[in-house]
Formats: sequence, structure tokens, C-alpha cells
Amino acid sequence: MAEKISLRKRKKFQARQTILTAAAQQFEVHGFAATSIAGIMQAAGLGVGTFYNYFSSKEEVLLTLAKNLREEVEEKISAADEVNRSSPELLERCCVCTAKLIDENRFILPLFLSASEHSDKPEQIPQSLSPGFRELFEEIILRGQKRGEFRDDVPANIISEMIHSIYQTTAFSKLEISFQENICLKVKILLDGIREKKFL
Amino acid sequence: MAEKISLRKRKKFQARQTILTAAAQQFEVHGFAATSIAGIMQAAGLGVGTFYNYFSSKEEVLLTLAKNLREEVEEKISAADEVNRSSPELLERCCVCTAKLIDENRFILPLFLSASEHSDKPEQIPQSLSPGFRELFEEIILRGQKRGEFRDDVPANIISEMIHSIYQTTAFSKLEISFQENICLKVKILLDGIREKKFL
Amino acid sequence: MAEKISLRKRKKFQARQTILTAAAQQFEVHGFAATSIAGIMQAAGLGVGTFYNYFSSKEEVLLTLAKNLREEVEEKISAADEVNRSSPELLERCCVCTAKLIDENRFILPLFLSASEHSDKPEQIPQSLSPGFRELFEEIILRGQKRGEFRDDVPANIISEMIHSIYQTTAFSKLEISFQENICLKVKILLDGIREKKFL
Amino acid sequence: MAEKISLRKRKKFQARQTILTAAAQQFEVHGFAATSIAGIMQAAGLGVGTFYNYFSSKEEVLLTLAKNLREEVEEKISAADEVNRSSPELLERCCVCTAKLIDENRFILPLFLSASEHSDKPEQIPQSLSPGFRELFEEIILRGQKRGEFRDDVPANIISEMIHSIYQTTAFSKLEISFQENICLKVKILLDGIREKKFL
DNA sequence: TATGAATGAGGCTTCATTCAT
DNA sequence: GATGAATGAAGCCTCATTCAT
Repeated sequence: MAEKISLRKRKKFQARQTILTAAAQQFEVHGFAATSIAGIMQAAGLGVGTFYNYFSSKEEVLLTLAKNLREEVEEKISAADEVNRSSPELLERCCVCTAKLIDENRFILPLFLSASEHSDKPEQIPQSLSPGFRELFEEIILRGQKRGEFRDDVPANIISEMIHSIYQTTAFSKLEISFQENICLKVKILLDGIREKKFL
Repeated sequence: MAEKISLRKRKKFQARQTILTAAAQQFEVHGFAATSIAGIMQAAGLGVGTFYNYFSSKEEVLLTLAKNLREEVEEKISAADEVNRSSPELLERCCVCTAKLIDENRFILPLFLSASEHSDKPEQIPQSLSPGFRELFEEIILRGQKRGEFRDDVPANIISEMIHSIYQTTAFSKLEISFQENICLKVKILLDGIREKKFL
Repeated sequence: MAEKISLRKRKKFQARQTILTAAAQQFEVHGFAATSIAGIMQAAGLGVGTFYNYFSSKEEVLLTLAKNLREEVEEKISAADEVNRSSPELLERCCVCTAKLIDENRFILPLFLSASEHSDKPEQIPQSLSPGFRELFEEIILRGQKRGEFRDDVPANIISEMIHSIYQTTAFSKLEISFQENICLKVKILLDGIREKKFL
Repeated sequence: MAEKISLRKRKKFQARQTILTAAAQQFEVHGFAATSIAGIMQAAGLGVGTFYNYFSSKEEVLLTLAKNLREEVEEKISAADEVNRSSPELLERCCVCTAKLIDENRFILPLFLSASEHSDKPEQIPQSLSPGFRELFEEIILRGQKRGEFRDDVPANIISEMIHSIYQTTAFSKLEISFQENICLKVKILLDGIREKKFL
């Protein structure tokens, strides 16, 4: 009986996963606005009605995809934080590994970021993704500022917003350079820009 | 007769203006996707059909709004360029006055920038706005690199993309600081980050 | 004064004519349903509103075009009738010269005939064209039947309807033969089919 | 499970049928152009959106109706051809039984024939119906010409076009005679007109 | 009389959502 | 839980028609 239930749960989980994957692919190909629920479910090889057993809207799917990504990022960052490093070093590492993850799920971040502008229901797409990133970065910056490793004439939240903006736009970049390299260069500039001058 | 025609043309121009303004306001309030043509025209106090006497789609309206803004920005930047200044100084000034203009038309830039990525008719929203900005900045940066005022281990187009990203995201910022101050702080970081080290 | 009026009238007549010609051309190019009043007036180089000074609907324009054609045909047929001929000869001549006229205004007949099917206001397109033709032919046939030149086991109106049908479909023919030759062949068959057998 | 599916499929088929019937009726009453999809679906007692589950345009509906009719006609004609007959006899029989079928679906043929010429989307209404008829008749005529039963100074395709025209116009006839009788009389004339003279 | 901008009814089409199976 | 046909609201767009100039 217990097995039966767990089997059922696994199956249910599977369908959910299938939908998420199909949605991700459709979003990537057609963009958020141009993707219909019918399209997702066709790509998923499931009936339209099934969608509503798992999600209540396209927005929720996107949110879920984004949350998954965020969780992965958080995990990686936490791992990076465990070793004892200087704040600039830590920040750089975090930026690099975040870049790697976003690169692997490239479409999600930009989609999410722009979805709020392009959804019919913008209220359903809260600022719940960004904080995940931003707060993590902000914490590192704050610590660095306390330790005197980063300049403190610019608030930490501004700096983390700036990091955020780098990811966002770079994901759309048309320049002939890889996403990760592009990020690295920008992070280098930023790090040089926020390093406390007396350390130079 | 000539007056008659000019009167009519003036009226026609006015109607166009009315629609643009109403559209801008609706875009700002509801976002691009959630704004319907009927909504725009209702806000404009005109019949739905009238829209099509002036524009052929919502995208075209957005494009027009954006083009108008870009032209203003270009003009200001050209003016700033005329005086002889150091590249960092020039860049800062341009950033500041661009910020001022964008601030006055805040909703347009982000809308445009994201619309180009995620409209149903992306082909109708070309990259015609951004270049206007980016190329201007890129030129200044290139000049500064040649003069040895800016670091040249990071390509100019990456840097101008970074500036671009600052405007884009800051326009969405939820932080409790004015748009222009926010931009100023970020530009300060960026300038410090790209200044040639030997000058320090 | 009289001249002024006549000048005005001539002008008015001219505008009307311009519209008719433009409409004919547009109908020919785009078909009846796909032609808009705006399109006609643009082709005519006149303002949209002007249309309503002369006609009250697209249907009326078509009707006018058709009526003009019919009048021409009637005239020719009357002329042909004046000389004394046998009925078959007369009928053949009439058919031939009708074919010639229709050929010169090819688009009108088929347009008219099908417009009744494709207009939103079929009630406005009466059977007022066909009678013009049909009655003329019917008269000739009736006379021929009375004289014993044509078989009379088939009613004259059926025969004239058959002639009518020949024009109608031949105007649409995709066969690689000229309209007039095509008509001639069919008329030959018809004449052989309706000739009183005792004359053979 | 299999039954479930078949039940649903049966229902789906029924809905399709309902729409076809309703469309046919609406076309007959209001004409093709004046019939709206909303009108069809209201007549069908179904929601507007449902239409698009089955057809993609009014044109497609018409095409389907016409194809159905053509198939029926072809079937009948093939059957008539199996017995050994003289060409004139065969042709007459075919004409008669075609007339019967068209009579039962009177509105379809003319609609189709004219729609193909004057729809907004003429490309969607190919010459796929007429050939069905015309080619069948043409074959019979050709055979008759080879056998010396029909005159051969008029090409077979002209003659079959003439038969075609008879059906087309007679379907619109306002004469006070039944469709089938009307056709019969005209076919009699045509047959007399194309019979090889030496047989008389 | 000529104009053409304004109008809104009306058609088309999409699609999220429901619900009977 | 899975299905997919049915639904109708809602958006888009066209165009005949009006009317102030």
C-alpha cells in the first residue's frame, strides 16, 4: 500500500516534471507570451486538461522553473561560502558559478525577468526570483564592506542590483563572446570598481 | 484652402499625439502585453477604428515612442560631446543626462528593451533603439581606450553593454532611491572599474 | 449661366465616370468582394466621401456597369435585327456580336453573375441584367419557333437560359481558346441542337 | 477504454456533421459571403470557438461540402458506365443522374463554382471540384467521338464545359420548371447538337 | 461638391478554462 | 488522474458610412 502510494506520487511527480520540461522548451523556442498551454501540453504529450492538475497558470510554471533555478544557485553559493575566502574572491566565485548555472538554463532568467512585463497578469509574477539572487550577493557585499574590503560609499543593495543587471542583460547579449566569458569580464570591472581604494 | 488643409493636418497630428500619450500611459500602468488597443483608444477618448488611421499595431506605437526618446538622447549627447573633456568626464556627463531623459520617460526604455525580446511579433521591434545608445557610448569608450584613459583589456562593446544593462535594470529598480541617483552610483562604480590603473 | 450649369454637370459626369472606370479596374484585379470603396476611390484619385455623392453602394456601381453593357448589347442586337434574316442566322449573329461586346468588358458579366452570390447584400443585385439579354434572345427564338425554323418541343425560355449559361461559364473558361471562338463553337452546337429536324 | 474513445470520436464526428449541415443551410439561405461563422455555429447550436476545432475557415467548409458531393457523383457515374451503352445514351444517363444528385444538394454546386472564382481567399478553393465532373464527361465524349457517335469538329473539352455550364446556371434558374426537367431538356438539345450528322 | 478623419459594428480568431467521460 | 471537445470572452482588424470643414 505504501508502495502503491509512493508509486502514484512518483507518477504524479513525473507528469509534473514532463510539463515543466516541455514548458521550458516551448518558452525557449517561442517566448513566454507566444507559448500557449495547449502548446506546452502537446509538447509534453499530455492532454490539455492535465495541465490544471499540476499548475493553475502559465505564470506559475515559469515561477516554478525560476524557483528551481534559484534553489540550485543558492546551493552552489552556499557551498562556495564554506571555505574561508576574502570577500572579493568569494564574490567572484559566486558570480562565476551563478553564470555557469544560468548558462545551462539560459532562457529562464531572461524569460522570468521580462515575463513580468509581458504577462497579462503581471501581478502573478512577483519579485520572488531576484531576491533569491540579490540577497545572497548583497550579504557577501555587506560582509566585505564591514571587513573594509569593499568601498562603502555605495550601498550594498545598489551593488547587488548592478550584478543582477549584468546577468539579465548579458543573457540577451548579441556580442560574439560566450555568456560566461562576457560575465567574467563585467564582473572584473565591477570588482575593480568596488574594491576599497586603500587596498590598491 | 491651404489653411483648411493645414487645420486638418494639425488636428490629425494632434490625434496622433493623443494616441501616443494615451498609449504611453496605458503601457506604464498595465504593461505592454496587458494593454489592448481598445484600452489605448478609450484612454485617448477616440474610437477603436481611429487607431488604425495612425498605426498598424501596438508594436509600432512602442517603436515610435522609443524612437522619439532615442532622438532626444542623441541630441543631448551630441551637445555634451562638443565641449572638450576627458573621456571619463564625458562618459559620466552622458550617462547623467541620458539618465535624466530616461527618467522623464521612464517606462519607455524598459518596455522597449524587453518588448524587443518577447513580443508576439518580435520582427516588428528591431534593435533600432539600443544601437542609438550603445553606439554612442561605445564610441566614447573607444576613444578613451585609445587615449589610454580607459583600460583596454576589456572590449569597448562589453563595457557599453554594461552601461546599457545599468539603465535597463535600474528603470525597474524597487530600491528606495531615485532613478538618477541610482544610476549615478552605478556609473561611479563602473568608471572606477574601467579607469586605467596607472592613472591612480 | 447655362454654360456654367452644363460645365458643372459635365464635371459631375466626369467624376462619376472616373469612379466607374476605377471600380471596373479594381473589380477586375481584386474581385468584387475584395474591393473596398476606399480602394476604388484611391484608384480614382478622389476622396472616399465623394463616392457617396454618386453611388450608395458597391452593388450599385456594379449594377451600373452591367446596365451600361446591357444597353450596348441591346443596341447592337436591334441593329442586327433590322435586316431580314432567317432566325438561326439572326440568332447566330446576335450571339457573335454579344460575345464580342462581352469580350471587351469581360470582367463585368462574370462579376455581376457571381456578385449576387458574394455580396453581403444579395437582395441589391437583382436579376436585372440577365433579362436584358435573355429576353432579347427569347424573342428571336420564339419567332423562329413560330416560323418553324426552331424545334418547339423545348420552351424558348429554356433555350435562352441555355444561351445565357454559355456566356456565363465561358467567361470563366480556363481552356486555351479565345472567348469568342469558344462561344462560336458552343453556339454552333446549340443551333444544330435546336434546328427543326425537317429542315435537315 | 476503447469504447470510451470511440464514443468520443463518434461525438466528434457528429459535431462535424452538425456544423456541415448548418453551414450548408446557412449558405443556401444567405449566400456564401453573407454567412458568418458565428451564424453557422448558432444554427448548429454550438459555440463559436468550436468551429475551429473542425475547420479553419468558411472556405474549407464549402470545400468539404463540395468534395462530398463530387464523390457521390463520381460513384454514380462509375456505376452507370459499367453497363455497355452507346455514348449518347451513356452521356444522357450520366447527365440525368448527376442532375438528380445536384438537385438533392442544389446549393452546393453553384456556391462552389462561383466561390472558386470570387472568394477573398481564392487560393483556398482550388479547381478540385469541377474537374471531377468535367473530366468524367469529357472522357465519355472523347470515346463517343472516337467511335464516330459524336461530331468531332468541336473539341471534347468545349462540349464538357458546355455541359458544366448547363448545370451551373440551371441551378440558379428562376423558371417554373423543375431542375431535373430543365436539365433534361437542355441535355436533349445538346445531344442533338453534338450527334454525328451521318447517323441522322 | 469634395474631402478624409472618425466611427463602431461586425467579422475573425485564439486560448485559458471547464467538465463529462 | 487523464482526457480533449466545448466554450465564450476578449482581442484584433476592416470597412462602409457619416459629417464637419
